[in-house]
This record gives sequence, structure tokens and C-alpha cells, in this order.
Amino acid sequence: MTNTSKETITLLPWIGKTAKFMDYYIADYMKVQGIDISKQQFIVLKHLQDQDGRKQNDLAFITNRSKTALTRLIHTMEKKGLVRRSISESDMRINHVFLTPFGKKTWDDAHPYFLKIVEELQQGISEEDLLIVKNALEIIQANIKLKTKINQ
Amino acid sequence: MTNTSKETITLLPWIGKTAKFMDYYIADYMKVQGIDISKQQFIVLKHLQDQDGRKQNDLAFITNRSKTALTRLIHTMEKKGLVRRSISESDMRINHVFLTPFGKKTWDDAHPYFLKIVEELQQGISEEDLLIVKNALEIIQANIKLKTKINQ
DNA sequence: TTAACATAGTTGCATGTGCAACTAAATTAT
DNA sequence: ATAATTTAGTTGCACATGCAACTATGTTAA
Repeated sequence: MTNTSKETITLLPWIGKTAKFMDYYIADYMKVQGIDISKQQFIVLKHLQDQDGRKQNDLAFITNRSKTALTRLIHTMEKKGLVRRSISESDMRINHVFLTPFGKKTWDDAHPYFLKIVEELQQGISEEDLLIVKNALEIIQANIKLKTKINQ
Repeated sequence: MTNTSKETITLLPWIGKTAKFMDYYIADYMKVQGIDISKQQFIVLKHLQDQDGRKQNDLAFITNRSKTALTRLIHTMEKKGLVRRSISESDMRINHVFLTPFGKKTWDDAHPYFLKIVEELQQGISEEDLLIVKNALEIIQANIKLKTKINQ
């Protein structure tokens, strides 16, 4: 029934492009709302909101970033007053990252908008299809992990 | 039937994460193959392959990038010898961008790998579902364009 | 024809990203 | 206990990106 003799769909460019558009939209949206925060910074705030004082390395891991990227992301956020670093007492190599009151406030301000964006942008897609898309993306991620494992 | 009382799926984080993983995978893959090219550079090569000598501005438009980003992308690619700039004779403001022989060769080398990656990573997703995902991503992109238009 | 405007591209500044090399600290092995 | 190794985080270098301000060129209007 679906074999209407079209060539196979190549999904990857679509995913990349959609992600790009989403990022633009989020950046614009936050700017319009007067909230000075990037998507990446929001993600860090979210994880600190879940559990404050996380280690930099843990944040890198759960956000799928290099420790380099995390170092500089936290640096930027510290400059802006969103978070503060605190060296662990038991292990001086470790930085714990904490939300500042301003970071907490920024998260409280930004969070509803992010929820709204998420809802807005997937309007017109049925629940069934949302699930199919999510499953498909999970398969792609699993394929990547599998292939990555094989190649190393 | 789908109302199995689960909360609504929020797709956006999945899309962003998958795109990120894809980018990592592509970068690794090309590195392993000994091809020194980024996904962004590949996209430019692709559009020049379709039609050589495009204007910088057109490349920015069709690749959904700012003219700033295009300027520097082309600069990097020029440094690497992948493309060359040529000022238009009829309008001195315009740069036409051309593939070099090395750029052509790099595209020829890289292209099959990209096709392979695309195929590999969507393995295990049915044709029907690929179509549903593509349609869903199109809806999201349309929503973004719609909202962006409204807000400006 | 000259002034106002529009367009193409570049540059400064800021953010985000990764790899490789590095420092400092902690752990393990000899 | 001292050396070798591992771990957490930083820094240099390179790339990618956007906005705002800018230059140079071209077009339109007065």
C-alpha cells in the first residue's frame, strides 16, 4: 500500500534541518520574551533543577557534551550569574555546580515558554504519529550507538 | 485507543538529541575514512555539485544559514582548497562560488559514505514509519515558519 | 544628477563545540 | 612509600554560528 514506487525516504537531512529550525525558533522566542538564555544553558539549568550541585563531568555525560564544552558552558553561565562552581571537599579535582537564585529565577521564567514551544511546534501531529516518530528517533540513536561501538 | 492515559510525548528534545548524535557520528565516520570535511562543508559541496558557481547569498538561503555563517564557511573551504570565489562581472558585490577539482574529488569521495550513513542509521524503521516521520518533521517546520511569520 | 535606499558580503563580538595536550589531584601497583 | 596510572577539569587551536555594524556597490527617487 505504501509501495507507491517512490524511492526510499532519507530521513537524516530532515532531522538536522528541523533541529536547526527549532534552535532558531527557541533563540528568537527567548529573545522576544527578554530572557537571555540559550537552549544549551536551559538544558543545564534543567538538570540542576532536578538535582543541584551536580559534578561538571556528570553534567557533561547527561547532556551528551564533551567536558571541554561543559567547562565553557559553565564558564559562560557563571559570568551571567546563572550558576556557581564549588570545589568538592572530598576530592579537589571535582567541581560541583549550583544554581544561583538568579539561575533559579531564570529557569522559572523560561520553563513555561519552553513547554509552550514544545506544544506549539508539534501541533497537528496525532498522538499515534508522535509515538511513531519518537520510536523512530530511538531506533536511529540505537543504531548510532551500535555502530559507534563496533567501530572502536 | 491511543489514550492509554500516558502523558503527551514531547518530541523536540528527541529531535535535537538525535541530530546531535548524527552529527557526532558523521564527524567520526569521515575522520575514520580520512576525509577532512564537516557536514556543513558537505552540504555546500552538494549544492555546488547540483549547480556550480552559485552566489554566496543563494547558498546561505538554500542551506538556511546567515550570510555571516556562509562567509566564514566558504572562507574555511577556500583555505582547504575545496572551493574558490569569483566576483561577478555584472555586479561586483556578488561572489560566485565554484568547486575546485579537489572539491569535486572530495565530494566524490565523501558522497557514498554519506549515503551509506543515511541508510545505516535508519535501518529497522519501516517505509511507512519513515514517511510518517518525514511528514511529522514537515509539520514541525511548517509550524515554525507560521509562528515566526506571526511574531514579526 | 545627486541623494536616498537596497543589496552582497565582511568584520567585531559573543556563544557553542571537539580534539589533543596539559595540570593537578587521587588511586593503584610495585 | 614511591612510581605509574587514572580522573576532573582547563587551555590552545580549529570550526561553526548569529547579530549588529560596517563597506562597497548598485538601484531608485527626487
